[in-house]
Amino acid sequence: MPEGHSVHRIARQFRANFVGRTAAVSSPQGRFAVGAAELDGREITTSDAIGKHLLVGFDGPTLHVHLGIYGAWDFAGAISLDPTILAADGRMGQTGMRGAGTEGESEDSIHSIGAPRLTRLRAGEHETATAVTVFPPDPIGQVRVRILTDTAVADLRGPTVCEVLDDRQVEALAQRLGPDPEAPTESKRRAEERFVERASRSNQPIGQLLMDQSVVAGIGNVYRAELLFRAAIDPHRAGSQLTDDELRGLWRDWVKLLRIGVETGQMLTIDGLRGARRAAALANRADRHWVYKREGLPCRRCGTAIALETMQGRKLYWCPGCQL
DNA sequence: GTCCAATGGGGAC
DNA sequence: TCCCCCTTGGACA
Repeated sequence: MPEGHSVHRIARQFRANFVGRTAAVSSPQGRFAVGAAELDGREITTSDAIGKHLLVGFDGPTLHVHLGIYGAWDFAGAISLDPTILAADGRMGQTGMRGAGTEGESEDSIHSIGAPRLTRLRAGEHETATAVTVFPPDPIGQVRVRILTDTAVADLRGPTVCEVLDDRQVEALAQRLGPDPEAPTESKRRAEERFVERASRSNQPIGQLLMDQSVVAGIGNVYRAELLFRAAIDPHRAGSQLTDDELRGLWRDWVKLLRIGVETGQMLTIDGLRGARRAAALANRADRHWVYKREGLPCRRCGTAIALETMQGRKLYWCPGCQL
């Protein structure tokens, strides 16, 4: 159940442990049998994320995956866990447990120094890691696609999209998606300009525009609510009513929150926390956000009851006191 | 244990 | 506007 940060972490996981290796691709569930056959036996050459879309290159065809609301990847085998290792794009080596199992999991459940070891890593917002005794492990549940190398395996379950694309189709996908500050496809400067240009000429409410993947790719319901609170902007104001500074402020805050999300694996939208408060926020979802899922509770800043309404079929949380 | 909503988004209607 | 995808955590009994 990811917003953009999780998908970037998954792309890193593929870069660190699958790119450069030949893969046996199958569909234990059977629903992706034809696509799996197209990819089977090829070398994995690239792995990137644009917004919530994962693109894994197979030396020609590309596997396109969108997890939707409850899709998930399970990684197992000799996989790197430490986000700082993952961030290094492909280097493998020492692993620690930081980043995985932070949802109350003990840090010593997996701990290895030296070579990566046999581990199952649950990707997504609640990353967990457990030891695996047999490799490859049996698929758990309805596995749409299994990607197996000699050292690692990735299982995909419950995706909204799982398909094979050619280069032209990948290009078309990239074209219809808005800018993503963590995607490698364009400069940070250009990305910001694209966002501001697109949002400023729309009469739709900014609360809707931030969720529109053609305006900015990767923001979901949590980041939408939190970004607007942090900027003290009323979600109902039209994009065209926002000042240039307000739009650039939103974009730059998104760049910052996304970077934190990619590094920690969590949507920490109350940043700048130190010590015990930071630990509490990491351990407890309820202490992690300004407004998300806090309807009826007093605003952390002004005490006004946090409001909940439906905007475009999605729940919108905001503070009527702060966001004017 | 049972039930429900969930950090999406495409397609049918 | 609903349904699918068919998992998972949390609330509740």
